Amino acid sequence: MNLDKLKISQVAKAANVNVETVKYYVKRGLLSKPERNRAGYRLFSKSVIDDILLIKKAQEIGFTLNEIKHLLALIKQDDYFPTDAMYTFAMDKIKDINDTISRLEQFRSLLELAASQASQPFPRSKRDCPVLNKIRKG
Amino acid sequence: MNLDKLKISQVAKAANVNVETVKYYVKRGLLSKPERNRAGYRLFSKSVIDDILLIKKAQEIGFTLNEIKHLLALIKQDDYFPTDAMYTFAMDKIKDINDTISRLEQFRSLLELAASQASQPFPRSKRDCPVLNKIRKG
DNA sequence: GTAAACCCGGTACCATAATACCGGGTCAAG
DNA sequence: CTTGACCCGGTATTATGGTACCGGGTTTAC
Repeated sequence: MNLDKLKISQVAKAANVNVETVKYYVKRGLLSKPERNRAGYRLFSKSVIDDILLIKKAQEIGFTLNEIKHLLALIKQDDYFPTDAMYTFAMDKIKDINDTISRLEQFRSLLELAASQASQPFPRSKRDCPVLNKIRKG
Repeated sequence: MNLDKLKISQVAKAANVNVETVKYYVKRGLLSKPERNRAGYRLFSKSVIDDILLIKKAQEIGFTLNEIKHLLALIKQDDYFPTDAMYTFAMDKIKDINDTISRLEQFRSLLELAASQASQPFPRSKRDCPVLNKIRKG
């Protein structure tokens, strides 16, 4: 009886999330409402698996579910008509990503300093700790 | 009556956070418990301002309050004795940061592609959208 | 034909990171 | 000596992103 459609647990398993999470994404509007069979069971098309994987990927890099909803909405227009909205959205997000990368690189260099200090034999006063001083000044 | 000590609202204002947030950070153990005057008012030393700014900075780049608590605890030992714990912590965090940067760069290139597509005059089918295909494959 | 495994919608709960609100105490200015 | 700005601790509420549990219906396998 599988006309190329998946029940919720099959989707969940394939995308490595909980059944509840799939329900939740539908409720939040990230995934569109699935068909139902006679018994009321949700029947998803296979593509939702990729959608969920995309959600997870985007989440990892700091997008909120609302942003991802926006992203998916743009992506899933029936035809791919690149719009100003798409361009603006992409540009905004690129800027955000660049800012985040800068902050991460900055912090990483502080941690690298900390790590290199950690291999020095002589303890020193906090006041002389270059890591601390740099962190404090940003 | 200001013996170099700040009341909570002065701290909050200087660090650009709410009074409640300062209380909250103390409760969470990120900031140490301040002295009290006769009336029970909290009296903070000026250095908490920098501590709060550090918290905010670390938060921006994705550290949780618990991680920041850990970080601050290491930083604020009475003397700066770099320990294995410090080294391990720093190394772990550097690895996390590198992973995050990679993911961000990956996603950024997808967005760049999206943006460049958005400047093309001819609409095309979703199936031909390189952005979509790349996002989907990760 | 019945038991296990699945599905339903709904509600409740969890952690994180705050923010809001409360009645009541304190303090400094006029 | 009162008014307003501040402070106290405590509780409640918010938003986000889920997870857990519920009674009851369905489907599958033996």
